[in-house]
Amino acid sequence: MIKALRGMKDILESDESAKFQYFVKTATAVAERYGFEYIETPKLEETALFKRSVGESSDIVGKEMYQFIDKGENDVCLRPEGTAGVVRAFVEKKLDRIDQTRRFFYHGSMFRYERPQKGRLREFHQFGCEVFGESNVLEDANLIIMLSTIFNTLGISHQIQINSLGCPKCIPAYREKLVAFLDSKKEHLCDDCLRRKETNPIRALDCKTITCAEQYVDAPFITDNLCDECAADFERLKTLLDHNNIAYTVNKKLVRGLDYYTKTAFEFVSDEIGAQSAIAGGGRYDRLVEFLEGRPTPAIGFAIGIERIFDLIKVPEGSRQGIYLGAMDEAAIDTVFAKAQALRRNHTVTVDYSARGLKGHLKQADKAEARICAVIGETERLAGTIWVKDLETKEEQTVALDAFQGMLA
RNA sequence: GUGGGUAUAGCUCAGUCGGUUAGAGCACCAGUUUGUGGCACUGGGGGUCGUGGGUUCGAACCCCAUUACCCACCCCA
Repeated sequence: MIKALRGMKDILESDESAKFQYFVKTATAVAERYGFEYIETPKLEETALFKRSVGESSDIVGKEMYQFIDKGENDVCLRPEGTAGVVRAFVEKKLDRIDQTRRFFYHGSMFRYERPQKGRLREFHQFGCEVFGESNVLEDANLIIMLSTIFNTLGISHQIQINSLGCPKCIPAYREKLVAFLDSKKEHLCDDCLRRKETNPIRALDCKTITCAEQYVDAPFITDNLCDECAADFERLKTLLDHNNIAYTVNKKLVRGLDYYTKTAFEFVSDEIGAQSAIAGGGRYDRLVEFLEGRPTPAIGFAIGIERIFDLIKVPEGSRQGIYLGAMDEAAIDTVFAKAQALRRNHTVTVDYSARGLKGHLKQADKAEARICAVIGETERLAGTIWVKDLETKEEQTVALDAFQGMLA
């Protein structure tokens, strides 16, 4: 038997596909109310796009990409995240030359070649939003509030963590300061932290090794080393969230995994879903558009990991709906089939193609969760009528076939 | 890439000390009711015990290998 590849999942049955659609529908509705427009970008992109945006130093680019040479000898890979492609599209369409704020949302597959575990797959799905051309920190607050609204609408409890990662004016100096600090402690640090010192030093501060954590109590934090503008924006963001009743905590150790983030960084976490607790993450990336050869354009975005919240989604109970049509003898099947096509102009209709007893049809209709079970037996066929039963109210009646559609309205 | 766990019916799982025909619940099908669903009762179908080798008179059970899945680390949504 051929099975799905490791880390790839089918979404069907057990309400899984219903959950997926319910989530996308809900998130889309909220995003549209905030003025976001749908964007669809390719799942396959030139490898260079991700090397330049996500960053060579990240694990994602370093070892998790589905990368290959295609038949035209292009170096390509399946997208490991969504932002890079949207930015590429934004620049390619030359939207960076128009002085206008643009807001996009998307959802779709992302691919990372990782060892699967709870909440982590090789093909997973994200719902993401990206805003271009707005540097005002009000937009940072706006996005966090919108994201919170999406989760609240879905009834998903969450905690919000925020941090500021600084900008090109303050990050280099802070980074030097931190590396110097780590160097001074290097005899006491674990191998992972020594590696992080080189690749992404801020991440070391979040090390779970007790001996490392002890070393970091008096470590310099980015939040205390921001330039005036970044510090002011961060203060304003906190005030805005307070004024809009958004509960959050400042996590000075919060780093985003991708190199392109600047200033505001945030993460939504859940304590109900296992070790991979981040259900959404995002932040500002004011430099990325110019990294990808666009005109300098401030930008901010986030992505929700759909599989991460799958267990938390509760689809509202649906009631019986739709019509089930069946025939009790072969002679009536064609009539039923044709009737179904007509009814489908404004009804959901399923047709059973085999002749069976009334009981059989009722059972089928019940399993299909149809509201109406309508059957043509010999009596009805000869009389030009159809027997109709409402499976919820249990009312039944026999009507002229021609009058059937009218009585449904 | 590293570590741990698991693998028996469509699903969730029992299976004793290695011993005869491998079980249960749910699901499915049929009957109780020859034109009335859900509920109930009765009956039924369904298994390469992940795969390959080994030990043994005898293996679902013990040993080795292998694959897959799960969980965790790393990292990330």
